[in-house]
Amino acid sequence: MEIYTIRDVARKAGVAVSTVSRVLNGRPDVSEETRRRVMEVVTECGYVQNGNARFLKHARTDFAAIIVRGRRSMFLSDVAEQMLSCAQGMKTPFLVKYIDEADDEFDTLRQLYAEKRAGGFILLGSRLDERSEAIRALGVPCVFATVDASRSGLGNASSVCIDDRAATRAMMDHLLDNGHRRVTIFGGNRYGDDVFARRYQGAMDSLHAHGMAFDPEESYRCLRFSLEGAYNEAKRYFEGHRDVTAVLTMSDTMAAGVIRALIDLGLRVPQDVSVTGFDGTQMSRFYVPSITTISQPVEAIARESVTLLCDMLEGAQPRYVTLDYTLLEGESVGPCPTER
Amino acid sequence: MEIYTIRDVARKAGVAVSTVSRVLNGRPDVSEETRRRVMEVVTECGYVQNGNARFLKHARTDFAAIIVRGRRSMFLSDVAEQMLSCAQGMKTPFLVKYIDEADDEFDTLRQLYAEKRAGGFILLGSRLDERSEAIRALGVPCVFATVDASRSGLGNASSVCIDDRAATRAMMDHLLDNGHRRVTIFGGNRYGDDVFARRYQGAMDSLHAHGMAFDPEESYRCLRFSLEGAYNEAKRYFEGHRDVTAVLTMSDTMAAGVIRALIDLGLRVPQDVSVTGFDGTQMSRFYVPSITTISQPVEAIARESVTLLCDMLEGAQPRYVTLDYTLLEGESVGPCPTER
DNA sequence: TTGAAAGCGCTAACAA
DNA sequence: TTGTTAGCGCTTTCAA
Repeated sequence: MEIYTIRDVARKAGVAVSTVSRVLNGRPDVSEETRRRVMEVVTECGYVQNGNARFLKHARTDFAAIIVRGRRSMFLSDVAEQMLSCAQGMKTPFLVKYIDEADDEFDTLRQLYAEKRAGGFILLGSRLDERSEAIRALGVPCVFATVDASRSGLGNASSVCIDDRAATRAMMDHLLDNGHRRVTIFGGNRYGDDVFARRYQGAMDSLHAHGMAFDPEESYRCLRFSLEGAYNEAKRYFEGHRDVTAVLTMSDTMAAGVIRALIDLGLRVPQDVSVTGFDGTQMSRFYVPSITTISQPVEAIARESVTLLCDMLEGAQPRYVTLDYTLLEGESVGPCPTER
Repeated sequence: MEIYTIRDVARKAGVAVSTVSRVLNGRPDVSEETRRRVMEVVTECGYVQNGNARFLKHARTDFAAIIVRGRRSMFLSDVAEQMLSCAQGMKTPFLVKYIDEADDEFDTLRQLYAEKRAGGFILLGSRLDERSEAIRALGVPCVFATVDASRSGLGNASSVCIDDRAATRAMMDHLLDNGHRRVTIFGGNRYGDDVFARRYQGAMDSLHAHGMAFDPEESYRCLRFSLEGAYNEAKRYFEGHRDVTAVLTMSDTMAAGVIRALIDLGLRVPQDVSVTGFDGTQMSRFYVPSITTISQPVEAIARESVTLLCDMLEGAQPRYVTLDYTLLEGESVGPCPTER
């Protein structure tokens, strides 16, 4: 099959290239007759515009990119997918870039900005730390999804998220209400200002409100967001901590890994140990036992993020949106066993 | 932050743009001194080439695209990821395009071919039917991964896969060896020439070899590749078929959905019903019960596919590679219960 | 070893 | 309403 250029189409239709360009871009200043003739040739040849040439001209501010950090996260890819379908209706084209959890999303952003001239970004699964300053330097509109950027001081960054701290507090309350007193937390970084730190804070809020002490150095495990990571860590941990009766984790994936580890150690969930997740992924509903989790409003997060970015591309000031979460009860939490 | 062009770099380094281009593309005909000076300016400015301009020149045959059909498939995204890391070492740049299971991968291919001038394709999770003829018309080198294209008659398509038919036969043998006689199959399309049809054939091979009849219209369910799909179908099915003691499914995801449905119906896995998966995803190892499955050699599939495509881009004839699989035993299969 | 200059396919002034 | 033409940033001959 031949590849046709706009010139070929112009020649075949007996018009100038600019006319073809106008037709293809839906400009109003073309006669119906000419438009019809051009479109006829276009469909006949199966002509498609060369995107490289197009965007070379356009240069920046033309399209937006969604950067998803955490290829393996069911939750994040669900949100990204939803964003894409919200973006269908907008005039700004969106593209998604999946990167590894170990990669630096700000490098990726800079790269996309320079290489593809993306005019705006949605960051999914990103963190806020000294490296996010890169965004300030670039001055390009960004939306942090699932992270709160209201205290970042970045002039060009909006955010959409749930109140991670309150949600985790509610989850810890739930465990304590079930009588658990020896609880451990499986999550990520507990310093700084990312979701994990906030969730950690929320758990602390609950524990302190219940007058309970918690030795972070002792009981808090740092884990990657992988089934294996959580599994291995949990297995090692529980070999030495048989008195713990509940585990609060910071993702459904981690919860699954922890549950599997407990079962392999001969412990029952939730009869011996209760486990909670976070995110409300599909998997949390289908796991055995189903996982008590915080359900994040995927569709709303996606819609808000896209809208916010599009508004900013048209000059709006950054905004910080907080959405509602739901504590979804599953089979993985039960009352504290009186003895083991 | 400024965006620099190659001209800016050239000016700052006191050389011509062509020299900068040569340095950036690692050409040998540049003096060490000049190369160093240019690279200094490049790092200093944080200069990145404009991809659009680059590929505008290059036109086709320059880079390759991986089209993954089935966004939600853990297995396919694992393979795609592996392909990407194999491709790191090659001189051909690769890009990945994820599309929905409902989308047409050949439309996507045509689009990428025309719009981005991709010079070769790897198709993951694709089918072989009348629409794959589009590939013949385009004449662009393609590799089908996880599907056997040896009988497609396409002159420009290689393939890398396991023997799906033999694998499924082995799996069915495994169930029958465990004494099961009332088995049902949960999978996709059983006609045509795609993986599901082949797996279906393999199951039939086993049943026939054991002298067992199987009424396809009665017992075979068509399902989407989603947890919910499998769950709903299994729930409906088992409400009317309490005598079935084993389910052979065509993906780990489906197996999980089926298991959850059985448990919700008050049946135990594997004591009452045995269930098998396919693919050997990470999840199959961490599910409760862990899932007996066919483990596909992800890394080898990825490596072979990339190599094959690169060879074809240099003019090699298509080849058809079959790799080894492993039957991975889990907890989801047990002996046939004598009574229920 | 380096530089000057001609496009790649498209868009968008500007002219007609 | 349409056509002519000058670039967008880069690669790549061809000359020097």
